[in-house]
Amino acid sequence: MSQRRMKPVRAPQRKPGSRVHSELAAGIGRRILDGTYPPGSLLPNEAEWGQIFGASRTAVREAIKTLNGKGLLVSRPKIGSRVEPRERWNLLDRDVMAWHRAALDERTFLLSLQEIRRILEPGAAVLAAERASPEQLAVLEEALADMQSAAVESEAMVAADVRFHLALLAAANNEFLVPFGIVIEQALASMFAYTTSHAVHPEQLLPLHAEVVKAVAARSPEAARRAVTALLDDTDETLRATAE
Amino acid sequence: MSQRRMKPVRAPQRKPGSRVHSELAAGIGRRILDGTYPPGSLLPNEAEWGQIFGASRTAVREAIKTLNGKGLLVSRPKIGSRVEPRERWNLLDRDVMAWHRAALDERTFLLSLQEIRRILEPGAAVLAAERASPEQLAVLEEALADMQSAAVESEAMVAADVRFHLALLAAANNEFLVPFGIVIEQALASMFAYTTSHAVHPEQLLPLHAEVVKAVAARSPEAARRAVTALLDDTDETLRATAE
DNA sequence: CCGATAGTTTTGTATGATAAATGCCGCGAA
DNA sequence: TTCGCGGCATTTATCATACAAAACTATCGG
Repeated sequence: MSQRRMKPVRAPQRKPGSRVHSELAAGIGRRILDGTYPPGSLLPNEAEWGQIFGASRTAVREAIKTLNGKGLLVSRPKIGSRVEPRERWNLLDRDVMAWHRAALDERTFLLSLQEIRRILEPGAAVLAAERASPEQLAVLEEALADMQSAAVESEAMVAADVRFHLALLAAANNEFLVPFGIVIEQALASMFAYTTSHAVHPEQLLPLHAEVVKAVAARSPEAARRAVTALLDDTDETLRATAE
Repeated sequence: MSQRRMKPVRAPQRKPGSRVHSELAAGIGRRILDGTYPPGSLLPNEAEWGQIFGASRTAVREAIKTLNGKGLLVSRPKIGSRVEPRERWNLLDRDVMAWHRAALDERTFLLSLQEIRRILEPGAAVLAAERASPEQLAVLEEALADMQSAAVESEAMVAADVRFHLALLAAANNEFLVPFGIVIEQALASMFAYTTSHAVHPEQLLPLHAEVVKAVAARSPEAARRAVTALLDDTDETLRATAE
C-alpha cells in the first residue's frame, strides 16, 4: 500500500510503563533483587518511600501492590512490607527477570537459563511433533524463513530466533509451557550480547533450526528431540568457547 | 524445647489476603480466567468496579495494580484496562493458578500439569544427583521419612509428598526451576482429590520415592532420572485408571 | 506471674480534587 | 471530498487528607 506522508511527530511517546508507580515498582523491585532488602527483611514504610522518590503515598501503595502481585512482598498493618522468601518470587515474570538479570553476573545468569532450556525444550519438541496444528507449524516455518533471510548476528536474526523457539513452545499445546518463553527471550538476548562481544557465533544455526522444523513437520517426536538437543549443544559449545 | 501453654485464641485470624483489595483482585482475576473478559477485551472502568463490589476507587485501583503485576492486564488513560493475551499471563503464579483451576475441568487441568512434571522433574533429578548439598539431601530424606510415617491417603501424606518434590527441585540448585514448584503443589492437591474420590491410589508410592532418594544420595544422575520417571509413570497409571 | 487493656505505629480504605493521556468529532481549508 | 488540526470528553494517574483496622508493646492490676 502506498505510504502517505509521515504523521507529525507524536507526543514524546513515553513508554507504557514509565508512570510514577511503575518507576517506584522498578526502583523497589531492583533493590530487592540486588539484595539491598533480603528475604525476610522489612522495607521502609510507605511514607518513607514517598519521600525517597518524591511521590505520594498513593503511588507508593500502587507500586507495592504490583510487587505483591509478583510475589516479592507481603504487607501487613503495623508490621510493614516484608520481603518474601525467594521461592515465592515469580522469577519468570518479565520485570522480575529483568531486575534479576541486572543484579547478576551475566554469564552465571545465562548458564542457568541454558540449563533450563536443555531440560524443557527437548520435551516441548516431542509434544510439538505429536500435536502441532498446521497453523502452528506454519508459524514455525515462517520464523525459520525470517532467520534465513536475516543478516547474521543481526537484531533481526535474534528476533526471528526468539519467535522460532516461542513457536515451538506454543506448538506443544500445553499452556503451562508458555510462561517459560521468557527464559528463552532472556537467554537469546543475553546470548546475543555475548556472542557479539566475544566475536564468536554458532556456525550451524540455520541448518540445525531447519532440522527441527523438518522433524516436527514429519511428526517424528524422537527426531525432534534429537534436533533440538543438537541445537542446544551447538549453543552451549559456543558459550563454552567464551570461557576464559 | 518444652512447649508452654497454648496461647489464648488470637483474633479471628483473618487470612492475609482477605482485605478488600485482595477480594477485588480475586473477583476480577477469576472473571478473566473464566473467560468473562477474554484477552483483548476492555474491563469496566474503575468507578463501575467500585459499584459492583461496593468499594472505593482506591481499593479497585490497588486490585488492578496487583493484576498488572501478574501480567493479566494493562491500563492506559482514556482507554481503560485491557486483558493481555494469554502468553503474557503468569500462569505459574499462585493466585492465577488457583483461579485457573477453578475455571477449568479438573481432569484436563491435572493432565496438563502432569505433562509438565514429566518434562521437568527427570531433568531436575539429574541436576540434584549431580549437585545436591548435604543439607538439601537431608531435607529430601526428612520428607521421605514424613511420608513413611503418615497415614495412607491422608492430608499429611500429600503435604510430605509436596515437600519431597519441592526439595528435589531445590536440590537441583537452579533457581529458575523453583517457580515450577507451584505446578507440583497443584498437581498433587488435585491428584489427592482425584484418588480419594475415585477410590484408587498408587501402590508403589513409598518404595518409588525411596528409590529417588537413594539415587540422589548415591550421586547417580541416570538412576535418579529413571527413578523419577518410574514415579511419574506410576502416578499416570493411577490417573489412567480413573478414566471412565 | 499472668492477663487484660490501652497506646502506638503502620497499613487499609474512603473521598474529593486535579493532571495527563488519547480517542473522537467537527470545523475549515486544499 | 478529503485531510489536518484543534478542542472536547472520558478514563486512568496522581495527590492530599482523614479515619479505620490490625497488631506489636508497654503498662497496670490481680
